[in-house]
Amino acid sequence: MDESCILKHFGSYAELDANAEELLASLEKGPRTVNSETVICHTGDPAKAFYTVLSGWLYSYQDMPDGTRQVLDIYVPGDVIGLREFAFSNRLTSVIALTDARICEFPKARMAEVFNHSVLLSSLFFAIAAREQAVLLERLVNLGRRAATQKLAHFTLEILSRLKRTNVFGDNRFQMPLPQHVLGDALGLSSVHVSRTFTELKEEGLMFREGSTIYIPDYNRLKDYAGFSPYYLSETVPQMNMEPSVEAELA
Amino acid sequence: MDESCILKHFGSYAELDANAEELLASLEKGPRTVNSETVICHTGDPAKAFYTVLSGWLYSYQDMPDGTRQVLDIYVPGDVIGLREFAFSNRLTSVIALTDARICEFPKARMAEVFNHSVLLSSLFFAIAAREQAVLLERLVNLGRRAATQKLAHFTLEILSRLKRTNVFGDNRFQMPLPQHVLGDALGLSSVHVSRTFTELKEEGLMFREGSTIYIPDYNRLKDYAGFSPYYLSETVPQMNMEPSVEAELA
DNA sequence: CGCCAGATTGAGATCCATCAAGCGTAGTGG
DNA sequence: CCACTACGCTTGATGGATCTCAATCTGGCG
Repeated sequence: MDESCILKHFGSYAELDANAEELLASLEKGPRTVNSETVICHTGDPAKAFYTVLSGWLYSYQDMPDGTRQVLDIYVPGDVIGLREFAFSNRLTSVIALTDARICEFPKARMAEVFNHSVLLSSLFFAIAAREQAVLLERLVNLGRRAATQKLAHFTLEILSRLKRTNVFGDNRFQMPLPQHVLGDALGLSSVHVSRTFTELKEEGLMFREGSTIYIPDYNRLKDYAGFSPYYLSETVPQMNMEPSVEAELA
Repeated sequence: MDESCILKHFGSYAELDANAEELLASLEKGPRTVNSETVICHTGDPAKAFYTVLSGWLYSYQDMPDGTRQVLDIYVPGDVIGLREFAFSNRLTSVIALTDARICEFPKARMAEVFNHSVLLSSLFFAIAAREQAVLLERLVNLGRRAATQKLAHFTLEILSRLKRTNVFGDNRFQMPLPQHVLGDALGLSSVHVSRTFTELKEEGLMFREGSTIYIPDYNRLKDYAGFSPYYLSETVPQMNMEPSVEAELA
């Protein structure tokens, strides 16, 4: 908690220079605390700012006319909320805090600074947007073409991989504070079926849950079962020529 | 076909300056023709380049271990293929031509030029990545929380909206050259059920299909039925301060 | 202690998958 | 010009996965 999560997160993609670090650090000024269950923003609200997550869990979702919802993203410390709304003047999704959390707001307009001052950070933001796309892609596969047990297993492994980006886990035991109705809304299942699916995974010895702690006795077995391949989470930023000399290349 | 599709596409987000137009035009040099059914790239291949689509339809997909597949993206003229692989050294998905198509390859490394030379284009590329995310989000909702008829209706309306970005349609009749097994793989349905779903929509008078041409008698009725709201496709790029003067703002 | 939200369990209904057969059309070769 | 084939679409019958409704259980908290 001492070191900035966003620095850790961005730093896990590429070596940061002083300029980039300073810019990034300035995006984490003035954190505010939000309580569990607080709605940070609603679909349709003006989208003037992004948020960085310092601590806690949040998620974004969309309400359906028939009262159901789809959970779209889970946010953990180090994540940036709302990058996709860069191109929109209003929120595409609602965001709610799952646990008590500390978040930091920075205005969209500051992206101009990023594009103007740091090619490295431009690349990094672009890379993070690309990574987010890869995650959505994998979730699309999950929703479209996997059975309930595999959906739940795959989702859990994805969360674990993302937590590992900023945390280290000695064993394959970790906290996943998502109630089952939220899991259901994320996986396109009813909360009832999420419960049944958990017991099925337990009976298969693949994955165990006690409250919000998850235990995975044999990581590789679960990985194979779920068809999980962490490649889509393990990208790096391509080495690009950042020198002014590239100006010459422009015909 | 005379004017460049990518210029039209990017121009539909924001006014392009001469610098940006020149850079963009240079991304459409040396088009090559690919035949229907040609696989452009495979999951796992080195991802060195993006592609712009000049004409024709393509789609990306991912094969599952059990032989099924998930279709992830449909590409139409003006689209950029592979932006999300900016942050990956290998392809996340395979891409195949649905019809004969003309595409143009440009190396990933040229993104450095974009970031170095045009804040406007940086924003635009970022905005397009954001738009792609919004599309994926909506598709997630589609797969997770809609019934088959709504899935198909929503998907069709999305395609229509995207075609409208570079084309104009007098009536609500257009070509959608996707065979039903591809639609099934896109919507998480079996091709058999896609067929049944088409006849159900026909019986409801919501949407008609003859071969690959789609006819929508009452656009608004179908829109309401599908829960389609085109906002997520109608974004613009935020007005950002592009002047060097923002340098002063950096604390 | 009582309450409440979340989790579990059971029974029945629904949606969609699978398998299998038949149909239409486009292409191919005799 | 006419088989013949191949492929995609349609239609029917059956089964399975998941939903819904409802009752019960559990654990935390006032």
